[in-house]
Amino acid sequence: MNKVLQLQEDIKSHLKSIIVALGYGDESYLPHLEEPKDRKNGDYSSNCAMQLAKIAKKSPRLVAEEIVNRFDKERHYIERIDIAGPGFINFYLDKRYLTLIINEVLALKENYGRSSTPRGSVNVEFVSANPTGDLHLGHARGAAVGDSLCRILDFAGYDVTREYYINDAGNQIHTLALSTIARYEQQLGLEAELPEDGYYGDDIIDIAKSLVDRYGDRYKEPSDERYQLFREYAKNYELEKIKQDLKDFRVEFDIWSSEQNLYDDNKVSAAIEQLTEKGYVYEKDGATWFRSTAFGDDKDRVLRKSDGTLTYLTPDIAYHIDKLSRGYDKLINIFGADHHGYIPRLKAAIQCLTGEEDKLEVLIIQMVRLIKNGEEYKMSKRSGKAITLRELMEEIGVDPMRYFFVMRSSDSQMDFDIDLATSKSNENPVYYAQYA
RNA sequence: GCGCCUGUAGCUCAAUUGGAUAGAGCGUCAGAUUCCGGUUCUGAAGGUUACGGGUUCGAUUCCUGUCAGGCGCGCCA
Repeated sequence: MNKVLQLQEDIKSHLKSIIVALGYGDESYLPHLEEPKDRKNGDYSSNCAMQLAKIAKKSPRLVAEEIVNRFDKERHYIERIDIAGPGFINFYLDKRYLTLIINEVLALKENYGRSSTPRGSVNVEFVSANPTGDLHLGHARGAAVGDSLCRILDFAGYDVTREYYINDAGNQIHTLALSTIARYEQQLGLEAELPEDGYYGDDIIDIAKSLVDRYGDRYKEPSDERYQLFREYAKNYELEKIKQDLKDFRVEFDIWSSEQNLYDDNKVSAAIEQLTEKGYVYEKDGATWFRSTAFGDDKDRVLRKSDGTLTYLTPDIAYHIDKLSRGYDKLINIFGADHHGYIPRLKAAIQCLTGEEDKLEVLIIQMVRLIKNGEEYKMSKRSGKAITLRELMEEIGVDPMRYFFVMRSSDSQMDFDIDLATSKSNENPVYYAQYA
């Protein structure tokens, strides 16, 4: 513990012993000490006299006086104590105390304030965008907030693991594969149409071109081999871009977890078995259900659809079991607000399996709208229209972007005005921050 | 209809997690500076903290009702 915190603790425990001696509180009483925003109200201030006035049956100022009279100033580097306003007790520190603090800061340098007491391990999962295209604005906010949270947790003494969950087994990757195949055929001059819900971005054309460079027209005919090869190729191509983008955004993950690996290691079916053993799985209408309502969810959730395939939830439960099995004290997930409805079923599964309610904490980050030319710029998968994290980084810079995302509470939605952010005017907070 | 988030100066946001006179930037207005109605500097105005009720020594902060906005409410992911 550093000297400042030590002193605060000393003052608090001294206050407490005085209060106990006066008979206004017992050992469980915790006096509150704060730093007034206006320095003329002291370096530290306590409201305990006002809290205790009722018990003491005396006016707050009288109680304050009794406390102050018994306070040992010398031992706590206090120059002067005032009683102010309705009964605040204001402490003014001795100037000599400053030199002690300055020496400590100089000795510890950038580690001043870092907690040395271990607080356990925490796994923070964030971004986790599907490897089907470039990262955009929403991901950027998640990345900035997630990484900042990790840095703070680390500084506070937690053993932090940053993790990214790669959805490389689901429908979206399938669509990516089909889109890639269509673009490949088009590159060969064949008639081909992208799937209705396909990916229309230019990046898929790039992938197709590099496939042509590599294989020529060897895969112009449909085949299972072609599907598997293209799927894997496209996924890796997108994933590598994401990794590079995040790295350039100065977000480095410790673990990249693959959904596909969970299937390959039979962990997904094991998850269903575990829930079944607990007695919370049943069959209905040809599907397999998880009784999540038993743990606070508003409806039960399907694990295996009547067509035999699994929902998104099922491998995700397996993924969380996997994370838990690695021994973290706490799991933190960072989700976009559009997925907040998903939280109760996930927490239900974890509570069902571990019996613990707060093992998983989910931080919701509200939406960010992109404003261009004074109006909302809607991203669209269909047209491939999107402004990417990479473009923004190149135009605005990493530091201003991260600052912009972190300065606003993640509970409130925000607009990102790209014209404003790139303008060199007084109205641009980013421009201001850079020259501050 | 139900659930989560939000509502503070004209605009974008703070407010030490329940404290003392609710603060900044931009904008506006007034002065100063000046080859400019630009730039820079100084100052001022601007608030029933969406609205009503409650909790207490004290509420922007906690509880509750109403209103407004965003997001979600699939055998999608």
